[in-house]
Amino acid sequence: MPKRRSTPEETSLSEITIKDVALAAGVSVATVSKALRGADRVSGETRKRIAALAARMGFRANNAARSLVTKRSYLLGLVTASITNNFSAQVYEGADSYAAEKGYGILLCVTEDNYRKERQALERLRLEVRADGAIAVPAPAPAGKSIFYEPSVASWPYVFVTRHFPDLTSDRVLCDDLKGGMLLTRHLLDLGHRRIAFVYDSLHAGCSHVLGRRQGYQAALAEAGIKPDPELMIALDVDSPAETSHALMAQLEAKGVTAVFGHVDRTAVRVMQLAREAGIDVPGRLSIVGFGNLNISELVSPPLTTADYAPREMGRLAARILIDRLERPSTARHQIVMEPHLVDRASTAKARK
Amino acid sequence: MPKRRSTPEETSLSEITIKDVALAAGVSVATVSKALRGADRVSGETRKRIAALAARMGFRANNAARSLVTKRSYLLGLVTASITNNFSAQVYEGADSYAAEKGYGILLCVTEDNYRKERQALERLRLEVRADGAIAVPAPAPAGKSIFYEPSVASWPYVFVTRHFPDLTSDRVLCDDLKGGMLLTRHLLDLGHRRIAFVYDSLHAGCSHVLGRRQGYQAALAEAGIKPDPELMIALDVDSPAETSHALMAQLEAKGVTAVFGHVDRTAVRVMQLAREAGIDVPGRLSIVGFGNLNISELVSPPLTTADYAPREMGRLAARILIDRLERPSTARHQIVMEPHLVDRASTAKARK
DNA sequence: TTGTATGCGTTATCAA
DNA sequence: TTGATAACGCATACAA
Repeated sequence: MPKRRSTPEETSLSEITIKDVALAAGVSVATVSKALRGADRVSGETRKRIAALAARMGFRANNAARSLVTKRSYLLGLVTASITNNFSAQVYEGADSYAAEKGYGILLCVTEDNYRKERQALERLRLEVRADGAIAVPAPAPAGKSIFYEPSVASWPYVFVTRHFPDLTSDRVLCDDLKGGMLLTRHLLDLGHRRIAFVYDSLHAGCSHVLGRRQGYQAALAEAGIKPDPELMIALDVDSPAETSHALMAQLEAKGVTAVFGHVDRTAVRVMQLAREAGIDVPGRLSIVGFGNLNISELVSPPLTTADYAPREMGRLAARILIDRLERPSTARHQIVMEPHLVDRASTAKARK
Repeated sequence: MPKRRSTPEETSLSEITIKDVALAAGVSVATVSKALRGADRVSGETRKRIAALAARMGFRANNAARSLVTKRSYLLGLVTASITNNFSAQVYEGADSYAAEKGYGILLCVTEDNYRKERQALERLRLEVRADGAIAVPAPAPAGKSIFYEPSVASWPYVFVTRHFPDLTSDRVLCDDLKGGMLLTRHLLDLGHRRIAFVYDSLHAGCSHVLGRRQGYQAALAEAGIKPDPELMIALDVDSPAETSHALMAQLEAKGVTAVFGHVDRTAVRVMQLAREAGIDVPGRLSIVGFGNLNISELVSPPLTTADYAPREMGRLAARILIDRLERPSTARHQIVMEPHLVDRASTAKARK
């Protein structure tokens, strides 16, 4: 490790500390500190003078030093499956846009939807980085295994996005999955479809968003006087080898399915690929809807009919809720539910018969 | 601001400091510090004892405190246009996978390819967050306007990914754009195409990756005895309104173009969309290749023929180079050039005539 | 091999 | 309204 006994000359590029500013301004460091962070009792006169001087000198408070005394790192975590997923990326950008305004940085942690990695990420965030809080799209976990149930984490500020654990009283920004599920299913029903399969990613089997969307699907079916057929609930491993394509399509054929509701866009797109491989025309013989309106949904062909719920906005809101709570703690629980709306594209068509 | 004069009882969840460990171990904090970071002179005996104890107590060194004395934040920046872009997302995941192993966190900063935002991001990273270094996909900037030319930044450790400024002697992880450009162009030539347009995103007009790929395109043409036609260099604004579709296609028709080389996948996909809107069959009447092999390239239909150059690996390498430099400074300049390889899919076909 | 003492740059307390 | 000063938690030079 180098000697680092910094000489004045070395102070060239922004090794400028509050002390330097104080010296230059002819006041104490305490005054500079107060002046710069607005709040406290300083004369408007000196405040302006110091602010100008600090700006001119290019002074920026050292976060580490400030953290040490403040007990705040001005860092937030974003814990999600994979940033490669367009949904998470949008949430990130939304959250970051707000956080940056407020002087917070966001540290991304990818979990691959693995609750063990999620645990590691949260421990690192809490104990090491000492992030002030986190935004999380929780990973699916066996009952009671999710780290969010642990008191140490539960007492730490975080907000769930899209997925959550209903029995946890934490802040959350959700999508109205029930309504979205109904919206899409009704759309299919209106087109004359009666045998509609609900296809979900097996990895997310127990997650709240799958449950909610399925509930919506069933509710819409019920409205139309159709009894949900358990045979039509199909788990699909999105990353499974292509060989299952014919199997799945044969299965759908056998069950008389004319439309598929994919619980997320990715799943719907996968079904679309499998259909193409099997030579089944979409939407001619099979209508498909997704959920999310991610970038891929308008790129595939035919473009996917889906539901949009503004992930970027959700990220922004999540950051706002989190930072609000950090800056003025309250016991009020925040819950925001986004209204999904139909994005009618070309992957759906009238059922023919 | 709360009182925070922490009482012993409050020490419940991991407000555990090095002092607590020292106390419990019956040694001094100095010894604990040394024991935990391995390096220094401590008996293997006590080292193990302390390590075990620390682990049991759930002690994690406070990053802020450590930073203050170390002058290192253990934070890295990743400065890129948008994380919503699958390329950047992959770079991030690669970089993070390595950084996390080494105990570094990565702070993402999105620039939207705007050099002013890039400047803000870098200043925040350097002066405020005091990140130890950064990985950057530099934004296009008017001559001399890029912040990377400023001495203050130039003397700070960073590594460029994919794009760079050739006259800057910084570390970089690049793709062999020249070779990639040749690879794809040759592929098109082999299929019998002679009028091949090079379509690039106008936003990136002057960027090194565009230049390199175009050079490769021209070199391959030259090999085949074809003189590059300036008429076939087409700038396209990817986010432009759809109305240009017929215009662009008419232009291609008029110029006798039978194949398009999109400088990135996104551009190629956009051309594909425009072709579809104009009722032009791909690859029947128009062959299209992209560059990057991003997730969208295999999702569109027809799936895109493109070149892969392992962005995730590039991110990982960039992090490694950066951290290496941080841990043992050297003057040797690191440059890694990834070899692109052809991913032959269905958006290209024999030229008919 | 271990312990003592000092300082990192900032905020916060309290006295002036 | 301002200034002196004591933390904050850790790493290191140096003494033991």
